[in-house]
Amino acid sequence: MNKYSKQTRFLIAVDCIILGFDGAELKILLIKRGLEPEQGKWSLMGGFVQPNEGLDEAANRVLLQLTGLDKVYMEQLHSFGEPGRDPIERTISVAYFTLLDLTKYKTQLSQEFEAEWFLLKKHPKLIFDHEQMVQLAKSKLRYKASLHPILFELLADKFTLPQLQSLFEEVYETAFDKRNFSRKIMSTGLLLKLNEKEKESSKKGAYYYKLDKKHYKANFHNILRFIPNPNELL
Amino acid sequence: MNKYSKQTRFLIAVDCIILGFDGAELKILLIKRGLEPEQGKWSLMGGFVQPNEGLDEAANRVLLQLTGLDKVYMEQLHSFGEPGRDPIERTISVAYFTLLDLTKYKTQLSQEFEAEWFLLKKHPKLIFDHEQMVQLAKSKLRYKASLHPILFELLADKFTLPQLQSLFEEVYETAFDKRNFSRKIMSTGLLLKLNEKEKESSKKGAYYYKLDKKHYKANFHNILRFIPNPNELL
DNA sequence: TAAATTAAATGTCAGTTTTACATTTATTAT
DNA sequence: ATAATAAATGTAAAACTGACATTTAATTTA
Repeated sequence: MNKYSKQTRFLIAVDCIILGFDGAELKILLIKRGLEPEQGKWSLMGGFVQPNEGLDEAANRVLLQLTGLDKVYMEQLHSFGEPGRDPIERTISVAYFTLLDLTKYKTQLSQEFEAEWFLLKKHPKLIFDHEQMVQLAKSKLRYKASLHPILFELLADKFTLPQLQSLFEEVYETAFDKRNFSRKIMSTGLLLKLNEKEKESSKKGAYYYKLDKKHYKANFHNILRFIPNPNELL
Repeated sequence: MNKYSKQTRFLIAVDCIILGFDGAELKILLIKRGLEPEQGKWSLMGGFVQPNEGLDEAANRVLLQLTGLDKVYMEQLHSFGEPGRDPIERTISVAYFTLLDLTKYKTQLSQEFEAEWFLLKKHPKLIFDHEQMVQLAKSKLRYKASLHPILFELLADKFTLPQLQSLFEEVYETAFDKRNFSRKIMSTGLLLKLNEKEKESSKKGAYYYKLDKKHYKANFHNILRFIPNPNELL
């Protein structure tokens, strides 16, 4: 069959907003850009989509290249295509975001890229429209986490309630009452208490919990209404 | 500066999921595809992104071409890029969705395209992955409408509570108790009662309301929790 | 012009959820 | 044994939700 011969073709990139939680703070993985323009400036990890490679596939490849990690939580965020966004040549970029548990993966980052974890709240200026992508990722994370249990992707398989609460507090940049937090989170039926305590951070120790996979789906919607006013926080 | 010379370039399209409400039913605007492959089959309205044209801009152009309408509610939905999705040549498509008030715009559809409004619930089979796009648009509409007052984009400037309720019922494919519906919707503070009635559809007549622009922003979050269990419905 | 008809508007009560707030408990260190 | 630390837990008032039936405004018909 004939091609759509009269149309212009464009470069397509994927850019990954890689977020991680180390038990205390939300972090973002950035790389020092290796090519001009803006060489040496900080940037999201990205790459061009290859022939015969889907978008999700490209994003996963890029993430694997940088972190060595496969099968982590990743979802498409938004596509950015303003004509001037990359000064070299017009490129449409599909942004993805990824959630990682930083305590588990003491990931040895690829040396090929100069990558570094930064506090999400206080990261260096980014090239092109990457800052916009990060802001959108933050919004979407809050938005989605108010309705779905995605924040568990940022935690180890077992975690304590204080850890979970810290994570929520980091994401929403606010503080919750721990009595109410615990009651609400337990009322979702998503968590299973383990007979084991985490004793590093306190004398008494806090019980570990894990996601109850059996109830995971049935109670998925229960996390709804978790955050009192998600939109006030955006 | 040099181009990223070794990379492959791709066609980029936008496809629009155009939804409208006529006061009773949710509809979708489809066109009969004019070129091979799949000529004569039903399809979303789309078009290729042009040089020096942003993605949003392209989507607006495509909508304007088909409907003559400008400045309507439109938001980017998702990008689709599976290698085989268009059999002629690999094309990445950025899907957008649009909400229209069909009572206001007795839009004269462009004759250049054979376009027709179908019931969203019962539309013909679509080409390529367009069905997937429509399904995603339906999900997102429900999802978003449970948190944000976007459904007003589907109504005229003034509307009655029964009309508003019908719209919600169409979108969520469910029935609401009108006493509770009215109480909840009024509690958002978003609506302003007008001193005027709609008398077509009943003897008593129903008061018109409009969005209270002053309170629109302040009470934006109040619509939150509007739909009891948005996720059960997805 | 009174009565019937139609759909809109409105109220209540019980059950549940939310919020605000302080004490007790388990463990380790002194 | 006592002190120190952070985890775990309870309660009561207020707000919200869900289920449910009656009243009201206007038109049509007898």
